[in-house]
Amino acid sequence: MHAFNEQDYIQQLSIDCVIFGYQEKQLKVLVPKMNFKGDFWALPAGFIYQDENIDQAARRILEGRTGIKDIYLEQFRVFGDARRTNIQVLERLIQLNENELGDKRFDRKEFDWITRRFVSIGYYALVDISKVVPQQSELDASIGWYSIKELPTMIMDHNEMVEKALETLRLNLDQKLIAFNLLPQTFTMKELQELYEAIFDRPFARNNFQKKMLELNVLERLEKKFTGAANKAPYLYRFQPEA
Amino acid sequence: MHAFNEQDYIQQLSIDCVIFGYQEKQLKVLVPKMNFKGDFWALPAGFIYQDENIDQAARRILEGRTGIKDIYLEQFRVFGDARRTNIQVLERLIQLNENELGDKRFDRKEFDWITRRFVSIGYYALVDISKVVPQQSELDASIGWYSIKELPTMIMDHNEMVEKALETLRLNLDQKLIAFNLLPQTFTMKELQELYEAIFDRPFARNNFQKKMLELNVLERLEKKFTGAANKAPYLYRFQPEA
DNA sequence: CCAAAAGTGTTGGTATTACACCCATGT
DNA sequence: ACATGGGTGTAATACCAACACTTTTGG
Repeated sequence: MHAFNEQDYIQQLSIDCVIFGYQEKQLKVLVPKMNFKGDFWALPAGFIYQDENIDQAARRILEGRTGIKDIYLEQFRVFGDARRTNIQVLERLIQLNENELGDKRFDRKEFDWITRRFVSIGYYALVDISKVVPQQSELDASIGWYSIKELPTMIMDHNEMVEKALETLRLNLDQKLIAFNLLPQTFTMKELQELYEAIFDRPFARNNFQKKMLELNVLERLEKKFTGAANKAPYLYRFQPEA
Repeated sequence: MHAFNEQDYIQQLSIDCVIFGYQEKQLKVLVPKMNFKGDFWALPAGFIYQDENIDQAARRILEGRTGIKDIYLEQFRVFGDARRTNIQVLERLIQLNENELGDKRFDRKEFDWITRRFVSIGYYALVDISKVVPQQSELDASIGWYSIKELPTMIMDHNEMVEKALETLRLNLDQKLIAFNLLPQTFTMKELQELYEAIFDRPFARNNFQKKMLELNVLERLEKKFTGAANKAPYLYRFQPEA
């Protein structure tokens, strides 16, 4: 982001990323808090270089925030209302940060860029949360995982973006067999079920869920996992398409 | 398109429309032929005004080509490869039209705009083909309906766009009950079935299809349609949600 | 031997498909 | 009366959700 030169990018077009992770039986989203006075959150975002595919741009942005390459990601919708910006929120941001913005020319320029009308392409990503070390950018005050049930109020239409991303995720989950991107390499059937329950926000019947998953013929059963608990040890599974 | 001023639009972002119609048992797409020497086809397209929602822009473009307001339309995907342009095709276009482009400054300017790198938002639309009077723009040599089975080879990735649009249409058809947008107000069950068969490119069982459609509870049965043929007269139906 | 949780099998209902039959229409 | 195509009913099948039972584990 140093030597920020807006000519390098496509104007007025941005990418916003909804990065899903799974931890403690909750579906979470990676959200940075903006480095402005006041409490402003915004989804990880970025712009597209002139010679860059939009998918590449999304990958670059995701890698920058998570530190991982090879992330599962998918475009889910374009957000292009002329007044996507919530004016009240933006005015509050400007008001609270007037002094700082006046002082630093660099920030001012970036601020002008950011407050223009933008059309944004929404991507969602699925990551193994244990592999991610969230990367705080210069524009962030902090960055962290928030449960989809307790998301902060974000700027513009970013909360709506998360909702649409989740809708698309639910529609695609069975179709494209992508849930496994949210889990570590090996997992128990119960963990997989709890992930599904977190995503769909409803319970599944244990036996039928197991049957359904096994009949997909994409799970490889490995050794048992002895937890020390006084019950039958569950098998570990690995995602193995067409094995 | 007169007094074309590129400052009014968002730069490097366009909208391409796949306009579906249905006629003679075939699913068709409205495709203009470009007003250049050589045979170049391109989907109806346009740009987005600075103060215009992208959906509004799509509506404006659609109205311009079809003459109808209130068209069913839906965004289906963004096409953003850096090299969407098929270089060979473009070079052939330039070569064949060198003289004309050199002569007219206006065209030249527009040509430069068009040959920049563009990210394009794909919309598909469903229209009652009998209500459409295709509007030829100044940039068109002609405009017409082409069966999806006999589409001309179009510039850039426009053929791929039609494929993706059709995929999305198939996925959404039952879910969103939108097929009726392709038919006149009243239609027989057979016509509806033939439409489905054209869209999915496969036959449906007559009785089961009828049952499925009637159980949706969105069809209102009207009077019979006497065709003069020596067989039982079919009923006419009208689409009537939650009646 | 018991509690807890995992794994598997069986049943009953529902939706989908295939098959069969009857009805209206004009010649 | 009959050929043609429209409308409806029924049987067979596949699919899915609920229930029951067995197995493994450590105390």
